[in-house]
Amino acid sequence: MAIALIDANNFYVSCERVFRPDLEGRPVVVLSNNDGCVVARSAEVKALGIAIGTPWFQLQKQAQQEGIIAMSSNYALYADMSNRMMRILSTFSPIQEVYSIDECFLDLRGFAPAHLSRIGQAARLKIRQWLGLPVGVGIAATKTLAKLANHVAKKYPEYQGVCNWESLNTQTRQTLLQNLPVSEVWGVGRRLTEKLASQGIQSVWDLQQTHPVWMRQHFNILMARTIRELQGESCIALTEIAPTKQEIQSSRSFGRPVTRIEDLAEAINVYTVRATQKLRQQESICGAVRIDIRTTPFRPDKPQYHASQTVALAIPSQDTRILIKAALSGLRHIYRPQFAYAKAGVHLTEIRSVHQQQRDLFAAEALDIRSDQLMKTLDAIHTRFGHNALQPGVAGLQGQRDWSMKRGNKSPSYTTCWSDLARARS
DNA sequence: TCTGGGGTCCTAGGACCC
DNA sequence: TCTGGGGTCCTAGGACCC
Repeated sequence: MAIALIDANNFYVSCERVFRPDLEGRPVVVLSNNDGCVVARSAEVKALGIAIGTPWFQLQKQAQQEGIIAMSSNYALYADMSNRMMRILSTFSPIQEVYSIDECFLDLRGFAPAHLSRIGQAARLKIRQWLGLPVGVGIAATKTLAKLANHVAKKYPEYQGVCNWESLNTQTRQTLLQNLPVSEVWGVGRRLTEKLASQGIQSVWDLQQTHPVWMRQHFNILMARTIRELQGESCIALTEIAPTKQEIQSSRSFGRPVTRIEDLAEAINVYTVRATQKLRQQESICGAVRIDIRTTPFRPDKPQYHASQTVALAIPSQDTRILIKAALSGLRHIYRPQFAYAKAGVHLTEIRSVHQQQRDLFAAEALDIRSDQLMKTLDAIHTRFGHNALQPGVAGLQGQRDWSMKRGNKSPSYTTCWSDLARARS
């Protein structure tokens, strides 16, 4: 068994640099929606000790002193670069699992062990040459070890971006594991790190030496699985076909606090439109919609309110109009006028395949067909003219939505929009 | 003044049933 | 004196991932 994990270094920052070579070697961050907090950092920024998730406004002064360049996130660009990267990597193995926007697993079973590192180097070089993105490669017998090897490949320059765990000798492995904190392990987050520390488990080595059955009792089944994976026993299979989502959400923080129900209704509309598009894309229907609204948790001195409401549908549906109606009834139920809302969201749940749809005994079949056709037309228009091309009347006009998010420094959509196409500089 | 968004899985506890 | 046991289903909350 040999699994490779390939992922891009500082993916969002690297995407920006492909089209802005002048950003190379300079400290660059990419910000979340609303230019809220740091979601990607260049190596130069990491070296300054700036943590992921730091609110941008707290960094302004330091940014000025250090010359940090901040970009708003440009998801159209990152998604397109991701697709290109995945397509290139898919040529290295018949079995690929796209795990996130910037990383995938490849099944390298069947390749001679002696060739694995070279395959890793070839993949790395190709992504660099064809796309301009730097990537790291980890190869091992299990996914968890491949993730760890990938980390090693990036951390230690002598590996030149590729670490084949299986080719390392016992002593090297032990030294590496002893030097890696347990928090580097896939599946071990902040809370588990604390709990493990209280048991005297600090390094990955410490964790690997524990007994999975004992740990199953004191933690949970996921922990036992992680330990087995660290010990070289593959427990997490590669999933080639992305399973359909069991929950779909669309939520956003507002560009400014919102108090009027009309504005909230506009936002709920827009989010429901987005969520139902995703729902139809995976050929699903949903049985319930939940909406939630909240004030900012970062101002405890102000009145706080957080409420959510689930509205069950009489018949599972994928019709935007039906879902909007349900969502708005939920909103009216939980809305309180005295608060300043910072965020709203729409969640679709009880999702199942459209092919398992239960028909309404009393509804005319013709109505269903018309709904299907309307939704297909809507999706076609959105594909062609962008997802804001058509909105239900209640969603308000885009230019007038003053609650929309802020994106002060977004790069052009170089690869997905004709008018933004990158031009050669003269 | 200003703090992201979208997912998955597991567990505990309550309701309910026989 | 002594008040069962086991199963299923659902939901909320927590932990994790990128």
